Amino acid sequence: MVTIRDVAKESGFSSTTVSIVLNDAPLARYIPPVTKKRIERAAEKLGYRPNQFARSLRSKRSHTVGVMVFDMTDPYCTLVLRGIENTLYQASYLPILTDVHNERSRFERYLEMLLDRRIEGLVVLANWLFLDINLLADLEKSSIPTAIIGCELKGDSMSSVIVDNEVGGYLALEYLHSLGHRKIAFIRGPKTLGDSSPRWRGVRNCAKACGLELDSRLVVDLPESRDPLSSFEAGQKLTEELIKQKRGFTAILAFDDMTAFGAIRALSKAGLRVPEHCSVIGFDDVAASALCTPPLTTVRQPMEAMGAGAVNIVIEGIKSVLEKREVGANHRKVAPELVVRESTRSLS
Amino acid sequence: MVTIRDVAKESGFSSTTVSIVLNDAPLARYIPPVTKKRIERAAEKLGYRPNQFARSLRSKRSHTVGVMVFDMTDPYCTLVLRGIENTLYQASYLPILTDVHNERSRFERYLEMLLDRRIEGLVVLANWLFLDINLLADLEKSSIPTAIIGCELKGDSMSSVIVDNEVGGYLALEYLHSLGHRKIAFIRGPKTLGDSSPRWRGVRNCAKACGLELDSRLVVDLPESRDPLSSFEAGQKLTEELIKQKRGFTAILAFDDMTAFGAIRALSKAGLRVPEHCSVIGFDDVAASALCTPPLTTVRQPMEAMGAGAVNIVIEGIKSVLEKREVGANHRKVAPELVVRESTRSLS
DNA sequence: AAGCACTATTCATACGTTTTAATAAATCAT
DNA sequence: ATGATTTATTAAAACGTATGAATAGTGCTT
Repeated sequence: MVTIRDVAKESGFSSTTVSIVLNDAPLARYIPPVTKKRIERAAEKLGYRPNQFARSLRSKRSHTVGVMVFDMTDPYCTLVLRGIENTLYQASYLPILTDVHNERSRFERYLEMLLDRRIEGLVVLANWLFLDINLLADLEKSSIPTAIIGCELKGDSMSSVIVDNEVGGYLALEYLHSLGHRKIAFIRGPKTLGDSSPRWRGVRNCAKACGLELDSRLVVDLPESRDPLSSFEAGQKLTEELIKQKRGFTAILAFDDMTAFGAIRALSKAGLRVPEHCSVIGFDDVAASALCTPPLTTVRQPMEAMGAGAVNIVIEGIKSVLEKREVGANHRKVAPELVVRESTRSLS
Repeated sequence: MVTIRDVAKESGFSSTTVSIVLNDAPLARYIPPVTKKRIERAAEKLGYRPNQFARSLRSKRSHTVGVMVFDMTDPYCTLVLRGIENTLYQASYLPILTDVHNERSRFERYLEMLLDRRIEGLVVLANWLFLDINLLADLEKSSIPTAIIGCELKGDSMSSVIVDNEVGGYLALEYLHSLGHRKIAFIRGPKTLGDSSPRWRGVRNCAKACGLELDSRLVVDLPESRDPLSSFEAGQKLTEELIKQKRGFTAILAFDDMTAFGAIRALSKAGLRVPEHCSVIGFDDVAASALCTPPLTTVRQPMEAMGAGAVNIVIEGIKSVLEKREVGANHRKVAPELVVRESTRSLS
């Protein structure tokens, strides 16, 4: 390995000067161009690459950000991760990716590992989260700029980025209503999931605004489960039961796309076509929603933008720490967007 | 920050002894239990955590592995990444995740960054790869244990893990044939993609074995594109054209699941039901295949196992480097598995 | 009683960088 | 000419760890 001293020797200057030149440190303005040229030439010639370990040891910086996902296999992650990666890349940070598998022990171990690596910031993708909230308290202590995606937070220690679930719920029902649907079945999210209740609140608000009466016998809840794919099966089972009741609903508003896929499966097995016999609307707009047939009408979360937003918050936080300014947490709530495809149809 | 010297002071021993005890170094066997206890107690009390920068600087190890993906948004990645993450976790390595976006400049920049971080190993997920092969030459020079997933390789400098495409192609056609299909349309992969030709070879071998004649007018190719989602649209368009020709095929063998989804969409738009009017089989078994309705019959790549396999190879390589043994590359070809779902049906 | 092996511990150094403080020469104002 | 400032360069220290070589005591052999 070629060190800064080799470059010093080769160029005929001290390693101090080399460091100053190569880093374009403040003192570099006193160094004449000819010297700079020589040093740069020498570095080039030897193929010098600074040792990041030594550099980090000195500067106490890692140029690394931790990314913690609660379950990678949730298709919701893909685009968020893309947004995170891309924004970090622009800022020349590298991500360390950890997948907690929704397990407490894994969370703790990974958190320790990340802190040991002196990550400068942390982005948490808490989409399908069933761990005690006090686990987040562990994070607060770390005093590292942190942004959580998909989990509403108050307080001033950690930032958060979430979609406006209430608006999303409103949009979904509003659309079904505008198509003429009146007997609508609802599959709500698990009670313990943070998204569930605001999303439902949005639905209720819309119902009130439209003068639509909600039939509580057509409202069911997903059970709690650590596996994000479970909402497919649960959606299917709940829909089967709804069908058995023969209440004659003409549309289903599902908690998320996975649930909607399950609902569609159940409808299909019962011989009911989507959207001819029953409309279905989802939430999230995961990749599969555009790929399946019929493609799913859904309420899109701007996932890539949310990932990017979280990273931007964290990077701002890092800057603040460096400049020893104090900066409070940032809580962003981004607007969802209705994506009309072909799993919904107006009641003719 | 509490350093090893603080622990030394607190416990009354030298930092050398502390280091030896806390790392359980060879010399630790000469150190009496009571001393160990005291040191451990002191470390505990002060909440000592070794500084990884200093440690890495000394030991020249990063305990970090680079993971390079060519396009995260490809749903194929998800499970492979899970396999990679999980296996690294078992071995106490952390992954740095980079997404090349199928761009040469990004590849080069990321590779440089990873090398600067002194990653100990590298896993490349080259699933949908349209970069010059000589880009892989850049990798060879790095002399870091490297495993590539999804790209067949010879030679002794880098390891590779791929699915047995030939067997997979064989399985797919064999199954369609066993269902009684004789007029089958084929959507092959892009010519420049490594998977395409062996997969097709498997199909041809099977055809020969079954005495099935392939109608070249029912064989079409996906165009080259950097975007893995493009095969959906291409699959749709090619299928539309096949339908227009009115050759009356009863099944489609698609290059991959994305293509199959596109084909299903086209069939549906033409009023043809799957599997009643036409069977469709895919390849990969991405998550969406089990979620859409009807669920897709496909040839599964054991993606999680492939990710795990690649990591194991890399970790073996790291061990070899540490012990200064020379170890050659490892080329694994794993068996695919037919997954029968409901997008295929026997010709009655 | 000398020599040796083992136990217990420490000193000093090196890893490769960045930065503070210092040196020395050149330029400038008075 | 003198002191002050700017320009150009460097010696030395520090970041926190791990380790080879060194020290010293103990017990054992011959």
